[in-house]
Amino acid sequence: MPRPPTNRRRSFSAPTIDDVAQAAGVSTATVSRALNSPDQVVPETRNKVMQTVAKLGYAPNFGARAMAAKRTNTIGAIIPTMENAIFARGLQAFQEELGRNQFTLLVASSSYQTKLEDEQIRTLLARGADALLLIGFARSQTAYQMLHARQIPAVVAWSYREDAPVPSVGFDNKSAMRELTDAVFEHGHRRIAIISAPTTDNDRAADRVEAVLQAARAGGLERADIPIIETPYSIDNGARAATDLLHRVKRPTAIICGNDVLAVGALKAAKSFGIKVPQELSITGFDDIELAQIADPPLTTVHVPHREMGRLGAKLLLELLDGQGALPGRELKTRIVFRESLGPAPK
Amino acid sequence: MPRPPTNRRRSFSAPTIDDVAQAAGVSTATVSRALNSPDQVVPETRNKVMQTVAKLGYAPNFGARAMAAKRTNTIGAIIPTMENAIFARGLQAFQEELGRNQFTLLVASSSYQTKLEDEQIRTLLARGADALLLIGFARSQTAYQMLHARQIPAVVAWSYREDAPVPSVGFDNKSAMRELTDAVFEHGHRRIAIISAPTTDNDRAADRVEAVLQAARAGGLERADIPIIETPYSIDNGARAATDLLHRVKRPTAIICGNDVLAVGALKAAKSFGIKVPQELSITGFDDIELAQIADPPLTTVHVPHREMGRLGAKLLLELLDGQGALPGRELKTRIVFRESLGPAPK
DNA sequence: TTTGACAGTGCAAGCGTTTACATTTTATTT
DNA sequence: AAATAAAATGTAAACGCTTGCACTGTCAAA
Repeated sequence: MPRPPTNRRRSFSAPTIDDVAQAAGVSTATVSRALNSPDQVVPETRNKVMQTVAKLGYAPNFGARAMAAKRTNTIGAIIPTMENAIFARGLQAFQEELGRNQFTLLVASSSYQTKLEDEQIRTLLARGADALLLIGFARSQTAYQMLHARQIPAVVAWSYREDAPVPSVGFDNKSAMRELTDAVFEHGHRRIAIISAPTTDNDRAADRVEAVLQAARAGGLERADIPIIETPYSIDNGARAATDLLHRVKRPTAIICGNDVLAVGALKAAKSFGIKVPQELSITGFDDIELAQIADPPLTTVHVPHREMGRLGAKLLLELLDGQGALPGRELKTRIVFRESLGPAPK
Repeated sequence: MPRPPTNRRRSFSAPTIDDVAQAAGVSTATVSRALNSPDQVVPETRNKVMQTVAKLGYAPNFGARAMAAKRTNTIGAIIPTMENAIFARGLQAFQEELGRNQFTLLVASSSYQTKLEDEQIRTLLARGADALLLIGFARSQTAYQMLHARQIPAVVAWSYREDAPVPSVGFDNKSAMRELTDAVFEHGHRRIAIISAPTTDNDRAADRVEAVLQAARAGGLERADIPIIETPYSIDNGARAATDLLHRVKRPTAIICGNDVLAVGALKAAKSFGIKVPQELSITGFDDIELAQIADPPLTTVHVPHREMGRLGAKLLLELLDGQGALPGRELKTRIVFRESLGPAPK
């Protein structure tokens, strides 16, 4: 029992370019052109096509388009986790800038695992990402090779280095943290401790810890004098780490935290032991997220322009895709925000 | 100058299934099977293929696969915004559950705009999403029609209704807020005000406001007695709205906020005017995000199990894809968390 | 009128997979 | 050893789109 081969009603599937072409009485090529390069098509035809498109609710199948055109106007981003407000914020700005340029964002998260990131890169490329946004420089050799071999434009955000394998947009975590530590020293603190996010596969965290140690050495302290606790990003972990530190025999007078979330946890712990901040203990953060202002007392921290970074990352990537050769990237300025959590060292 | 047509080196593009087949000395069909249904292939061959795949760093082109197989193991989610911690959190859990089942997540954000959401739905479907996670019930007729016409499984999260057009996993915003409002009344408050997120296209926000008004009526108040300010989600907006309310002639003794972020803003405003919370003013939130515990004083709020919701949403969707007919969805329980921001009404 | 030049449109190849169906190989039974 | 069944593999046709090339018609210049 033969059926007409064309125009068969594939029940329940999206309308195709054929459906549109047929309904509009033109060829698929014309439909495609009306959509992708409107000025190659005479207005009358174009309108007819557009109306049909609207009527049928047609949207080009992405996979098919990617295969035929070899580009997707899609940019992939791999962030460690969505739950960290700083990434969420930067990514939102990133996405907005892409949107303004008719690009779409594809997000994956790596949970701070190098191995997972390799896989995500492959996945995003297989999905047709034209370019990639990555966080920080710490990643496998394979990853860099892959990007290089396939000539995929990539930009690193949240870290900046002049001599980097890929252009970067970010700030110098080291100098920012050194400056903050100097300020802590100027307040007379000599017993300091560090609470940091895990530093493996996280160059931002590592740089910050390193900077504190360097500044401390300049201030005459030994590396061994400074307790360091590494713990994953969360208020409770910050509180636990601080609890540990505050029960040691030589209690620190200042705790320098790798980010605001850990710092807020430390604040919470101090409060629970009745230790007054900043009179008896100073605490600093990093990032300047909203939490930092709300904390009691408000946090002294390093302000990072996350939104700006996302926006610039997008711009840089789009420029790279436009073939504008080797752009160096862009360094952003951070600044210390002094609030009440940092005070003079107690006698 | 003729070149061999096969095995030509398309410079800089990802390895294809042909490359793998050739290198492994088998047909593309075998490679495909080794990857997708390993037990249809004899172990020896399978290993050979797998090794080649690893060596070449091959990942199947997603678009091509979607086109040929008509399913993608991809689920799309459209959330209002990533910047809202509650969605970020729920989505993370959603993603984790999908990952456990070899599914991938595709995220889009609608910025609370119905029109944009329609477009995003089309985009996600064009990109091959097998099913969709949506937030709340408020959306265009078109959207529902589209889902229905194409038989796309969808689940609504963050709201629950028995008689919904699609299964939902969430909680009853109205009864939760009514309960909270009752508690406020029991503390003796009679001059209350509302700060809410914009209620257009946001049934959660609308339900919460409605619930306050209902509870207030039950307590003998007129609708007109209760000032309502709608303002977008941000601490500063919450502060501004509270500032406005606190300068009115009949200053409220309790401000009920649609979410924790607005409530924290209100808290901030009160503090800046030297108004003591809860002695002179009570403030409540909704969601119970971390901010609520950190706030000073800590917020009385409604605890919502965001992670649980994300996880269940994923489960429900996967069940639907498995063809398990009309599942009703799942209602989650919320509970009020009493903290210090709610106190007895001042004389 | 003829001739180009050119704008608008159509034809059909190819993008990288999956999967019926066909074919070959292997194992089992006689 | 032959016959048969079952398992493994190969062949080739879709899937829905873009785009080089070919074609048709229009208009201006010769």
